[in-house]
Amino acid sequence: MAEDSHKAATIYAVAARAGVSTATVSRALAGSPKVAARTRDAVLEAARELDYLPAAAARALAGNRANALGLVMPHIAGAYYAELLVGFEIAASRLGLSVVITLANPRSDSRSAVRDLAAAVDGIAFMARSAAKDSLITEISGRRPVVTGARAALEGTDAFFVENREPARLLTQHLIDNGRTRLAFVGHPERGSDIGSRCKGFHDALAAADLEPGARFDVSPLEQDGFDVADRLLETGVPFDALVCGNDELALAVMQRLQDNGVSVPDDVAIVGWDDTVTARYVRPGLTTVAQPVRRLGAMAAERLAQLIDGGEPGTAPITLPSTLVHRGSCGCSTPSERSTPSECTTPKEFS
Amino acid sequence: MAEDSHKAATIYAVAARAGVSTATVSRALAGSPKVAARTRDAVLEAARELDYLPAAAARALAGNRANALGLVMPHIAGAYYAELLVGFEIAASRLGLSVVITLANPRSDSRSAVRDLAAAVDGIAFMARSAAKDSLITEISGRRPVVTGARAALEGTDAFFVENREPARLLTQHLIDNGRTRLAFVGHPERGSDIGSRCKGFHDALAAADLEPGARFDVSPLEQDGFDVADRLLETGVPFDALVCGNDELALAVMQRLQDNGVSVPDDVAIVGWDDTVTARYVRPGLTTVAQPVRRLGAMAAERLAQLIDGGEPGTAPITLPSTLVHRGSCGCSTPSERSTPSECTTPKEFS
DNA sequence: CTGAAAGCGCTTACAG
DNA sequence: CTGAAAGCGCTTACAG
Repeated sequence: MAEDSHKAATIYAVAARAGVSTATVSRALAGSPKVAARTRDAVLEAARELDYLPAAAARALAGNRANALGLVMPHIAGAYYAELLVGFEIAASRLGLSVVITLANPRSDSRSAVRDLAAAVDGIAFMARSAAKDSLITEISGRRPVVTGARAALEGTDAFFVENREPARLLTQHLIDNGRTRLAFVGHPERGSDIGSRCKGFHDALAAADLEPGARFDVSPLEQDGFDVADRLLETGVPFDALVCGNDELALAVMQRLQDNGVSVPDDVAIVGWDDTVTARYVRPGLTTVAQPVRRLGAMAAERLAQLIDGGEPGTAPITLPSTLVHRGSCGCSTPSERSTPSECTTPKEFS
Repeated sequence: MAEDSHKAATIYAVAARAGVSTATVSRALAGSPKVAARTRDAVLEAARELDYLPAAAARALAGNRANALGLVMPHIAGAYYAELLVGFEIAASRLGLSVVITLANPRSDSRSAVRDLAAAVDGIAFMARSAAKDSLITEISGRRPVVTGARAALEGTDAFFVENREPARLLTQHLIDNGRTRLAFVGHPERGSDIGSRCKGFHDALAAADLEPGARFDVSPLEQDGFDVADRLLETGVPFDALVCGNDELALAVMQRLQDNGVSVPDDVAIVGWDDTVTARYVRPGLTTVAQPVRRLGAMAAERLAQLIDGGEPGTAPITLPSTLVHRGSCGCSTPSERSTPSECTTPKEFS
């Protein structure tokens, strides 16, 4: 109820009211154990009465740390990024850190935006296929602690991944076990990207089964590209009996367009995706896909970043979080069972 | 390539190298027109050579503004909030402002988190059913400019809405026109909330058609609640022929559960939702729903906030953005046409 | 346990 | 057009 003063109270006002120095106020508010209990109470009381709120900028300048984490994500709306953000924010907030977010547009040059971010936070997480190029991340890492998540790792930079290659291999293997022999991968396997790793797993399984390399539709992981792929498929009489898609968005689009044109899923062609989106469990047949611990990925990135800021040594081995196969009808699975864990893999192991 | 110095260059270093005062560096970098072209070039050159990046904290402290916008959203992952964030961030970034986000958990007390946010930014947007109570928003508004979006308006605080009542009335009217007479609303109509307004529109239509008040399932807008409603419905033989749901999440869950139990949509019961989620266009029948300009809502909130920070007068009349009916199969519509604009409404008009 | 004082790195009247 | 200097509101050695 500080209705008497229009200007926000400063530490000086609190000090004056409590009858101590600003140094003592600062210490008391920081919970320093070197402050006498009585003094602390007096300070807290004064602060409360004045509705005191320490200016973040002054605190950051004097303390040489912003108590803020930067998060760089692509310019894309969607549940995946929302999950990532939620995980990141909750973890940061638990650590008493605020999060400053900057969205990087794959097209536009994000350099100045990311540099500005670096000037305002203590460390930055570059998550998913964000627009930031390797060179930019490297540049920034010379200035602030940096971590990356779900994108190609960088030398000397802590990296987090979600398991891709092995689940993709298992998923593909599963299709083969179900009798599929003409498989294709749908998606652009960018080097080091999640989809790139999934494509590798796809090929691993084909190789192990002595099947031909398998076709590939080199498209962006977007709905429209999925429709396009389906159209191309329809023109050629759908020469495949299984489609491993880079993500659910593609898989869903392909599947719908195919079904709308009389192709039966999974009888004529099995289709699997990746991400376990909401839609995957509402379509018919349900889309077999892979669930990723995206929220946890965000949380771990934030936590690691905080450690680095506190002086932790960078360059830890990359950490890979386990993904989970979710069997539903679209793979032609004889025994559709929800959520079977494909592997126990948790750390280093594999991630390229 | 400032490999010579490990510490980041300060404005003093730039001033020294350019042979000018720090005042001139500051002005030159700010693009002040009062700096001679030659001087400016020299400063820019020096800054570039030293890879100078102004410390945000110092700038904020000296300039008395953080150049940052705060965004408070619920603790919920999902496309809706991702869209909101994207709109907000893009607008802020265009204005040269960074965005600090804090997620408020409906349960936990968000007061201290929001206060901390207020200490770090120039203004705050409280969006959607965020955990922040009216009292907290009011408290903060005494300290910083504040706007709200998609939540109950507050006296004296600029508010933004997405059109709810009128589209809900039209949607309900549409069901009635198609011969439905036993309608129910699914969702908890919290006062001032979006769903609350939708419920009003629902009743408007019933009243206009001289139909009975209509039943209501007072549940949270979550998938599980949708399943529960469906189960209750099934127990009583589904005594309705049309269900107007508070959002797609509910509508989708209800519809799926009903279909899984042999109820035909829309023959036995028509179902409509709200949000135009991805899933709505992938299920069969397609879910008739309402598309909201969520991204634009976020952008407008950011822009208005920036105006207020620059001294704009608060208390403008609430602004309501138009929503769009998206007719698909679930409403039993005889002529399923995508995206017909229900009304031209753009401003004040109606929003409670 | 506490205070005086320096300093964090900028911006901005105020003079010139 | 430019500079000297004060000041933004904190924190933190350094003394005591």
